Amino acid sequence: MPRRHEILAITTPHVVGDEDIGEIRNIVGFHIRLAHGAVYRHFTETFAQLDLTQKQVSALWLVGDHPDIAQTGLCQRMRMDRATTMAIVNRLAAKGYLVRKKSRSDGRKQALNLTLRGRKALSTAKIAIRQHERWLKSRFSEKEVSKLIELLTRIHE
Amino acid sequence: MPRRHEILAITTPHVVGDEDIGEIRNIVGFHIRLAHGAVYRHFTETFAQLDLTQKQVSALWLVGDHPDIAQTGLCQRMRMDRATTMAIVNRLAAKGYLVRKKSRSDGRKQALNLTLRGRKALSTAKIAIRQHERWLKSRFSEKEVSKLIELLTRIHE
DNA sequence: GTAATATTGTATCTAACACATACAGTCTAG
DNA sequence: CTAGACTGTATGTGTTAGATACAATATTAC
Repeated sequence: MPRRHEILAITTPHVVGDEDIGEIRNIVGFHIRLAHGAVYRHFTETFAQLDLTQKQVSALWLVGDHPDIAQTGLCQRMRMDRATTMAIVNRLAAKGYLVRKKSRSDGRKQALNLTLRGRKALSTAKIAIRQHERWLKSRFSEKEVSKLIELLTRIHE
Repeated sequence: MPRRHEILAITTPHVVGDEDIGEIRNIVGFHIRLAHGAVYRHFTETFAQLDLTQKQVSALWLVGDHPDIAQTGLCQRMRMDRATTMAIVNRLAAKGYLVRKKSRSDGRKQALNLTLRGRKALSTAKIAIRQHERWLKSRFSEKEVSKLIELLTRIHE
């Protein structure tokens, strides 16, 4: 850690440094939180007029990619519990973006599918996502992007 | 899981792997969200008995590092707005972990400081944080940890 | 085949954020 | 001194995350 020297010098509590975060700077979890927050904020701006949240877009996208997916399928892919997933599916259904129909192969499951409106919303959302991603990736080289994804993947499996 | 076959057949027509997320896999933002979620969940487990959230620990920590810090100081460092910051400070104050006192240098500001209980809670929290960080860092080499922090920092500035 | 167990979706409830807005007290430029 | 900026506060909305309980359906054990 060659930068420890620098960190020590900068983070000394009694120094004037205005936005210094001190010791906490070395905590990976803290950086993930901050990065997530920054991405979240930019996302929200980008999607303000589309009236969609991150989770909603993710769910919409996954349903688009996987017709007849069950809610548990969304759970697993988005790493959420069933109750949370249902809340999101409910919102998307309320917007008229997707419909539930009973799965014929398994009576317990609901097969999710996009409506026409949902498909249109997804197309629009994907354009906005690409813009959002451009903003996000603009600070990295392609190699760094791959590296970042790889490292993050190791965290979420 | 013999059902895996069925799920595959139904929900992932052209791709192998039960939990495949399809096209969305290349979206950096999605990975940040998932990683953040995984970290959040592990954090919550680790801190269950301490009854502290990520934000609360971060705030506690920052106040510990920066005696007499104002709420706007926390805002800037944690990248939150004033209302959200106040909610968190309120919770910490309600727990008796910190106190507000009027700043003498600027009558608008509240100088935040830890109480004895707050200091104790912070010490305990730091131990838990170290454990949490060990879990998080266990999948990376030291070099990778630095790299990850560096990349994430570029996102949140 | 039936009984026990597991899975899936649903409904409620609580808590924590994030942000918007409005307001009052305080500081600072001009 | 006045106008505008800054700081904290209060209030309200929407989203997410999880806990728990329940009914319907599937699966497994016997």
